[in-house]
Amino acid sequence: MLPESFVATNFDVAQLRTGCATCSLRELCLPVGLNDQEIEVLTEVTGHKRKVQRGGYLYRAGTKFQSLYAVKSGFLKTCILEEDGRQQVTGFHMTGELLGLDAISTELHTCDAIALEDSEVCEIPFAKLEKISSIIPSLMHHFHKIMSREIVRDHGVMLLLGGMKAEERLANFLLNMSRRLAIRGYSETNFNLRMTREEIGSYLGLKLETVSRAFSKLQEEAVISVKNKHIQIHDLQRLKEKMGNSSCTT
Amino acid sequence: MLPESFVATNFDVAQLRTGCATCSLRELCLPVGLNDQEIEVLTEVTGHKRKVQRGGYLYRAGTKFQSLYAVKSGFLKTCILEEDGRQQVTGFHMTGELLGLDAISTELHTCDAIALEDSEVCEIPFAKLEKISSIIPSLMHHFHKIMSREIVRDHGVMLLLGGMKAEERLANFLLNMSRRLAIRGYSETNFNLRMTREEIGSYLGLKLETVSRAFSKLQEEAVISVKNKHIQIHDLQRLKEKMGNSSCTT
DNA sequence: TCTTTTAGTTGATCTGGATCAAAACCTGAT
DNA sequence: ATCAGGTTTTGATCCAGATCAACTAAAAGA
Repeated sequence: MLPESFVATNFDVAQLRTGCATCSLRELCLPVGLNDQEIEVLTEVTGHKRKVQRGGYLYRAGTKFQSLYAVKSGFLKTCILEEDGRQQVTGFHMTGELLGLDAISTELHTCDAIALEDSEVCEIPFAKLEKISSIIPSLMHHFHKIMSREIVRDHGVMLLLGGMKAEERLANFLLNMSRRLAIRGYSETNFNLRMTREEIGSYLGLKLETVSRAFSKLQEEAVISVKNKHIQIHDLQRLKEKMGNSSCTT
Repeated sequence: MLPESFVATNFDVAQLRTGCATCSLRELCLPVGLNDQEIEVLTEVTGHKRKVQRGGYLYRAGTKFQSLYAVKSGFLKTCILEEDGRQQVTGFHMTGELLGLDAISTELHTCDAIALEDSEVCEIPFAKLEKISSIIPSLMHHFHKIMSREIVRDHGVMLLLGGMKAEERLANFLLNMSRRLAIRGYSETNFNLRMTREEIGSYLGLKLETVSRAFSKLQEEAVISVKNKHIQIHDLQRLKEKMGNSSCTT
């Protein structure tokens, strides 16, 4: 256990060291502000790195929850599979995002996490995270923000699924990808999708044919170019207008 | 601040006192296990009770986030209103449920919370909750579970909105109400809805006419009786079969 | 390399739910 | 009680997206 002096001070995030043990911390996307000593403590929380190859499971629905996972590199989807075999994608996850939050409630994973390309994650044993959270209030607070952000994100999807039409949904989806890639330093107008039309459809509540048609329509209108999985956005503004409303987040 | 001895002990929840200051704690649905001293501490967290009359706002989208609210009695909805005026209901909330979790991320409320009948809530200043959480690990852990449960619930709705058809959605909705009422000691087959067809529709991603027709259909099939807002479920089993799949939670 | 498999596009048709419209019903206010 | 508002039901029509089907293109294996 730690002296009280550890609790709550604010330093610059740039002080985060770059070694591997702390890599997951940045992925935990901690613009929290911690000093070196605190980082020392946090380092404890970091479990092993784990590689998951394309098509592999990071975890499966129904298995015991032990850890959250911060995506270090790669791209994953989470999906729930229903009795009848059909599966619904609940999210796509890229570098820096945290997986497994849904499992805290029951201590069982409620969905499958599957890598859509070779990926690397940092395991964050949840019990450790909680222990350290109670020592470093800013970490705890930040963790609460992350969970809350997930709720807000889900509400955005609910809005999309509840009210929008196919083209709006796709515009939303593309702009969401674009923004998240931009944040990570990639082009916001030029990127490769990692998922199939079917997976996009599953996420957006559409059939793959409808997704395909919506792509084609946007291309005819010269808003985007689609070449298989490669997307080029020609007119971000117009794409945004197509999105209509809706607060698409994360 | 508190002596370390406070941290993590397990007592029986029956020890929770029944005074008003602690009322919100049970609403926070804390099957956590706390001793009297700990309850003393927790009492601190409880803010004022607040009454919201039918049609009134508990909070509005865009306003500053300060507190969570535990529903003490009554019934509320949360909804996001889009630019174009149309609003989407993101949830219905009854006794014991916690509102405002979405606001932690941005420190602004992302939706409106409106009472559908005269209601009473306990205000839980979030900063205080966090402070005490770091002293009482079991409280922190339970709070994490509550947030996680909200995420799971939202995934359930996404599943519903993404793939199910009108009748399945309504069956889901009714069974969800039924279960939540049963938990609170009310009849699971005989209850009054507090919301309009339009609000149900908004929540389920359907138009009010479709909701009405789905009600009528279930009634024709003698699965339920509908008399205005009063619902009687005649055949729970058959209703469950109609629901198909989907993990309807909370 | 060629072959098989999987993913994506595009067309034709069908249908569940949206939309439009009207009537019946409740609720609350005067 | 009566009236005005909102809510619900039900019918008729329409259309966005599902479904079915055929074909093309790109990976993955041999």
